[in-house]
Amino acid sequence: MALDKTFRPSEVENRQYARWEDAKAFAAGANPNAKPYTIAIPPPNVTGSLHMGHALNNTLQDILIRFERMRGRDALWQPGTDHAGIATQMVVERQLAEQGKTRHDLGREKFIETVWDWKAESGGIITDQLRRMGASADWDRERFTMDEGLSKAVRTVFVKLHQEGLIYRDKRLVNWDPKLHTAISDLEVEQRETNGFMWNFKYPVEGSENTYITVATTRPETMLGDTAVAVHPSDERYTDLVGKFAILPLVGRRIEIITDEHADPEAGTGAVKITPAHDFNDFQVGRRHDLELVNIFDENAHLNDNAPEKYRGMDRFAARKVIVEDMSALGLVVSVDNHTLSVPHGDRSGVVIEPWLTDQWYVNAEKLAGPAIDAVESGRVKFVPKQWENTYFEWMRNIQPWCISRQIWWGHQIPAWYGPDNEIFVAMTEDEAQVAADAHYGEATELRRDSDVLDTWFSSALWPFSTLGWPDDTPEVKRYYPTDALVTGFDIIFFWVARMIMMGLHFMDEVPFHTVYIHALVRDEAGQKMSKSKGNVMDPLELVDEYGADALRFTLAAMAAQGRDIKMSTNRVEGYRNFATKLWNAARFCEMNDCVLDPSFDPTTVQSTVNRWIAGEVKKTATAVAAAIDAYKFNDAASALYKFAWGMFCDWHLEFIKPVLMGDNGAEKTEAQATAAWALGQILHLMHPFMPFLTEEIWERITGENADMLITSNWPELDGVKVDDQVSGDMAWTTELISKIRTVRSMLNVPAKAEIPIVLHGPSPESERRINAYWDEIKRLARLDGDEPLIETADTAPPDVAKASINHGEAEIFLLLAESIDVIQEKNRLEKERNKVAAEIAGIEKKLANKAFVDKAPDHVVATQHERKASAQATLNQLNEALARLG
RNA sequence: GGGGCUGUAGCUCAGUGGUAGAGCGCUCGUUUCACAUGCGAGAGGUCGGUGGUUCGAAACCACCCAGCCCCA
Repeated sequence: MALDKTFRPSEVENRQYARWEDAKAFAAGANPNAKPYTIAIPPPNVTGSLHMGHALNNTLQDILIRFERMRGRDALWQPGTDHAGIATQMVVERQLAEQGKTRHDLGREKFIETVWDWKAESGGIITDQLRRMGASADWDRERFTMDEGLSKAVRTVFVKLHQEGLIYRDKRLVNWDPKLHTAISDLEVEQRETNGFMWNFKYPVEGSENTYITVATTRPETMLGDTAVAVHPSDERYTDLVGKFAILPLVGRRIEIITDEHADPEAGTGAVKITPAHDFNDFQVGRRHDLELVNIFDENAHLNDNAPEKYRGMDRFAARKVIVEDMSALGLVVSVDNHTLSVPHGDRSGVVIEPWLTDQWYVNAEKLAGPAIDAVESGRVKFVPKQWENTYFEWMRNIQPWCISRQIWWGHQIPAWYGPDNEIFVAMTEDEAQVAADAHYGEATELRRDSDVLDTWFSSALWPFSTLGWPDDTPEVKRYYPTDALVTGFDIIFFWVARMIMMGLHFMDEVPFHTVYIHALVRDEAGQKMSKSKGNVMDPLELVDEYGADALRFTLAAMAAQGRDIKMSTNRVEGYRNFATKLWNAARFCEMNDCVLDPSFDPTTVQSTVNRWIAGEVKKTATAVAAAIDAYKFNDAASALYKFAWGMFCDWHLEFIKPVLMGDNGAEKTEAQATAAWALGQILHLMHPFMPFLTEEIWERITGENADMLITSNWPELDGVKVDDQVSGDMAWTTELISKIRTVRSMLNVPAKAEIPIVLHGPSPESERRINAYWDEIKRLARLDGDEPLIETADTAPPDVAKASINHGEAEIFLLLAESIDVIQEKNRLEKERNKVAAEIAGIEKKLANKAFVDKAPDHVVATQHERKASAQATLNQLNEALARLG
């Protein structure tokens, strides 16, 4: 079956993926004696669709998994999705809204059914998209955070942490989303820089005519909830007012003027209004001074009955306008200044978040953080690159209580029940709670279940063990926990990585993974974060359609240098698509020349230098690629592969063996064919984690449909292959000579097809051996003339005007041109060369003249400089002679 | 305000103390029997600036300039 001229990914990808799946090639556990290698996928949202970040994240995981699978590990890539509580609920509510309905029209039970229906129909699109990227995850083990098993894990963890006092209920200010009507965690709040105003209001002081205290605020509407004015204890301007009361305008409430460190004497007037029920800082002040908490908002952030009648029912922003007008009418507005401030927004809803006083469930994160900090400090969990450990420590050492309850319906409903007196019963099941309650009250008592659900990240935190079947005592938990690597972006170190480490340590007594590889963020060509609103998103699947999944994967790997963001550009993808084509054509060339893979081929027994050379280079590349992947340096691995496959195998090895393949020396030809086939096979192995589709396709074509697939074959073991110095030296000498001749031809405008004779002047015996040994190859690739190389003698000395001079080591090589060379061009070329070499010599001489260098630098460094100088000097002499000949 | 990252060829980026690199783009040549998604060649860099450490700095340290990110 002859190969087409170009590789067509679209015709290959689906077919090869189906072969892998049919063969259960992704399934873990095939070899019970193999050491496991496990990666738990960062579960994408069930509502999600593949973006560049996913493409990068999963490409890197797949490279690791395919590599370790080939190295003989029992590879488990545990896939799945999370239920994305708020996001998913919003999607389904939007669909209901199109029919003019709300979730309340359906009721909780029916709504949740609708969500499941939605999931069955549209959820998990992303897992199909991951398949298109070539992801070799063990799909038969796919999990969803709302699965029965994972839900059981969630309940178990909740109940246990509650028993241990690490989950508790508290009334605190939370980040309230007035649109979604739920609390959200600190991490789900985005601070957005906003242009606003700073209003200065004056509050009259009780009992003294015409005495006011001026406070500044960016949120005038909250004044209705003020219960104090604070000044700094050391602020002498206010000493006489401290302890007195201000009369809150518009409301009439007496509020005390107190001292508190929170008031900043440098800011504004130094006096600050205190609204303990609507500001996180003020809440703390309120606690210190036992201030009244006046909640003025309802769940929509509309003013409630605690506000004066006039303002009740108003939206917070409408109220702001009216209050400023009213204060102004009273003559109490001192000034209004432009002011930029950070305003908290909900990351899902986009509306301004309101600090609001509610009862919520909290995790004592500080307690869990201790061992998790220790795990990273002690190196049991390593971040790559290491600098991210600082980010982790920074957050973990300042960790706040984690608000885990959400006032939505889609998610794990909190396993807590309330008695008539609000006594709390936390249990795995309603029955257990009932038993506990009945015992508590001494009689059958009706309970009501907490209607809240848990933060999605609460279930994601259990992912590395809940997906393996915990809390049941499954063989998978024993075998695959702890997992090996976690691959993710820095943006969820707090959300997810830290919480997995905390939960893993607490419930499994072991870290969930030994390495956290933090990869780059993918940006657009201009370095901007991709976002729908900017319209600069690149759809990875469009790139797959256009260039193939392999090209996209290779691009992402090649650009995944540690510690740097990826600026994605289609140029690069196109370049690596060309690389895929190049490999394809190399395979095509091998096929056309009957280079048939021989399973018994032994690379250590090949005779010819060219073949010994390529075997050694294969070994070097295999070692370099494995070392790079082991160090998570995907770009180094990609670049080693690229350079070897294109720059050595295609550019030189295949070119060198062409005369042999086309000749009729049976033994030489057979060896060349077998070596080329073997080297190609090795390249396919080394390349497979990066370009799985292309390599598997070629492999199938050269080994036959029934042979073992590449995906499950072994990573090259090349211990016996030696890298021979003489072989390397010969090849370097030869390839450099060819390049030099090509350069001179090009610069002197020698027609590409013209075959030119050369003469060697003054070669050493070594150079003479080399030119003879590789004459056929050199002649072909440099387009030279003559059955054998000529060594200059008195008879063969060419006239000066007809030869271009090439320095190659100790030898000078003359390129003989038909009549006369372009003397001007040749002089220019030689002079340029001479200047370069002269500058190099000057630099080296300066170094060697420096006594400190000669005394203190290591001997081998000094010796190298002497060698460099000698060789450069010889070249310079040759150049000078050549120039002198030209007059 | 605290912390972090980045600055190397026109562009995108490698490069952890000893001869500045790649891909793309550009220029020139080239449709020869694997590949024009190719082949060959070339031009292009005072490695952001200043100072320091060192025999030696693109690399290490300090400060400055410019850009980006996270946290408060």
